[in-house]
Amino acid sequence: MNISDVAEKTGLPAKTIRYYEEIGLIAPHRGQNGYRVFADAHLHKLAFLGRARTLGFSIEDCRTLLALYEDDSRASADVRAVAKDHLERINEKIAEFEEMRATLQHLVQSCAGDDRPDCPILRDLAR
Amino acid sequence: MNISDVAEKTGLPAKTIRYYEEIGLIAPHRGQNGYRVFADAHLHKLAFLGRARTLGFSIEDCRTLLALYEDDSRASADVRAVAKDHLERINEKIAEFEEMRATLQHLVQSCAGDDRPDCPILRDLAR
DNA sequence: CCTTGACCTTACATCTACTGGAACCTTTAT
DNA sequence: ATAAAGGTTCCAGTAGATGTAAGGTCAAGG
Repeated sequence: MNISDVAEKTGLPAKTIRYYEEIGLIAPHRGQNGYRVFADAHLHKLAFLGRARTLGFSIEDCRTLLALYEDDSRASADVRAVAKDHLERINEKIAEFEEMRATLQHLVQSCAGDDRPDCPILRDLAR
Repeated sequence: MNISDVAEKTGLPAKTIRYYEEIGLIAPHRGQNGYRVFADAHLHKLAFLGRARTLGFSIEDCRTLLALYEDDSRASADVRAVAKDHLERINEKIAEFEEMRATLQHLVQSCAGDDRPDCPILRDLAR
């Protein structure tokens, strides 16, 4: 399978697939023309990576998860720990964003949004 | 005022203040020794920037907001538009993160987290 | 006067996770 | 034979800083 087939099947851009090879997440073979040749195993890995990235895992987390995925004698506790840490970071981010949202909503609401210069948003920023 | 005083007063790292100068957000004077010399106006601008960044505005948004802040004949509608756009982006991000959170919470809950290899998290990623 | 340490300067590298583009090679279809 | 469609590598750029190295400056103490 060539890269564009893999791109289509996994939903990942070819560029991203090349990048994942560059950073050592996958290691497709090469044909004698120099083209990458992908087997089903690579396809599965890439789908795995795509899904993990969708869930917001960092590339380093993905690397760890992939290693655990391939290790038949893994402990599910290790996987769970990675996911739990990540979940916590997500929760922190949501909390941050919600604070921003609350403030911004308030400010946007209180601003007349007309052609006059007076603006509660700028007043808040300059406070 | 030297940069470390400003850093302390604004809560911004000195490095960040230099960076903001580099990208043209502020333009402190220089003493004959080459040191940056900050006036109160710079301090206010930096505080403004710090606050705007805390609310998640991009640097480019900050540039726009700062320009509006300094423009006495601004229309509050312009400020409001920037804030509203940003609010919308925040809402989108929260939605994304909440989707991740829901999935991750479910997966973390359903994983035993023991020393056995069986793991619903990996099964989901590999699905 | 000299040294020490704190503070300042610039310049360059690094980080995350790609993405865009140029220059060039290979395959496939006409 | 040629042109389009695919593949390749390599380099640069994105956002928003942050780390580090090499060096200039300043105030205090001996």
